[in-house]
Amino acid sequence: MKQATVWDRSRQLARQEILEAAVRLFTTQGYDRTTTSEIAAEAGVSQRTLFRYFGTKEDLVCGDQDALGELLRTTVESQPPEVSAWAALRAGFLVLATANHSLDLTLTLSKLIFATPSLQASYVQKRLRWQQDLLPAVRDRLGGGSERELEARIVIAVSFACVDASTATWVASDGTEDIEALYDQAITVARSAK
Amino acid sequence: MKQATVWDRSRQLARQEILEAAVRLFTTQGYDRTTTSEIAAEAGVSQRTLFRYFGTKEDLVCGDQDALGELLRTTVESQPPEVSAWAALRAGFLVLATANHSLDLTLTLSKLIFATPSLQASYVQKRLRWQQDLLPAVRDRLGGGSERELEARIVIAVSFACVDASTATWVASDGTEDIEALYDQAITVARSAK
DNA sequence: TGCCAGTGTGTCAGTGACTGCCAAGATGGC
DNA sequence: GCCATCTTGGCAGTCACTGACACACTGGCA
Repeated sequence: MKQATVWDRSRQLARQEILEAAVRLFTTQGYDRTTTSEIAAEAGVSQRTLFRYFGTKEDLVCGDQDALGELLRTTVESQPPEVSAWAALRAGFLVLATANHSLDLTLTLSKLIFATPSLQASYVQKRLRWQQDLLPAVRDRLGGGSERELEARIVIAVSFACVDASTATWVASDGTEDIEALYDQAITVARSAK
Repeated sequence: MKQATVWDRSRQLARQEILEAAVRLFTTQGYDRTTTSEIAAEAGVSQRTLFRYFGTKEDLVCGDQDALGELLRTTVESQPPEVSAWAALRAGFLVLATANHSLDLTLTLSKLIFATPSLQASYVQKRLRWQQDLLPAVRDRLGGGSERELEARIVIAVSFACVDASTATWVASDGTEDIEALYDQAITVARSAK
């Protein structure tokens, strides 16, 4: 199954180049003040090609999120059965944090998302989908029955809230704090708060 | 301070007419397959006027949410001091449920939002803002210190998750079930799940 | 009654994201 | 070298949305 890869390589290269140009312009000019044709020109491709690689302007920032959601779900599902729902989710989040290509790029993109309302919307929407996709696995881990559906929703929502809180703190600290510790701290608060 | 109200009345009327036309077209054709100029024509105004009343196409569906968020916040803040954070939030949500103009319209719009991804995004985003606005009040009710900020975030997130779950169930039941009971059920699950 | 300021509306042109279509060039298998 | 396949660029068009301008209407004041 060895692929010819001349096309594949150039595709990969073009994609990379477009992405870099986009991030460069976004960080210097801001997301809203950067047009897609500008990015295309900077990357040396036509606007049409840009939209073939990234279906949406938002995808230039949030596009990789889809793959991350998939990674999260499979990680949670592949935890051994004796692992609790809480622990399974924690494991999934940790894999995400370490799987992120470069912490530096992650920090840059996170700042961009936090600073741009329209990006926040698409980011939150993608995360909502993650939560939906996690429902079956978490429900099964809680005991299975459809009565556990509500409980599963809550467990997932709380876990994500902890990710949010710790991520926000992490970004605010410019990436100096330890995300894992922050998450555990948030979970501790959540499970004792009542 | 009696207002002249000839303008006000015609403004109110135009707004109402645009809104009704929009809902009519959205429910019959779907949100994405309805253009703003179509709505304007149906309402008998120019497209420009439509955008003066509703800054965004999404606002035609989610526009009133802003006022609701304000109502939620003031309700929570005005609860007596001895009321717990959980109870204060519950009180706020109840006011929202009953304050909704018409349950019928609410049900229609909710279905529209649930069925349209782009609407979900703006809906969720607005609700995120509500959560932020609620932070100070809830934190104070939990004891005040900045250490309570994380806890406040969690309490709010869990409460909203319960609203989500109960609303989803309510919409799925076509509005026949009692939202208040559903919410209490969700909260019970949330506070015992751990 | 006539004038004037404030406000609402329509028209028009324009921007920016995004899509369908088609022609041209590059690539790889034969 | 030939042909199917893939990729790209250009172009026209749609749709959401905005700024600018002119016109009309309302209410207050002289």
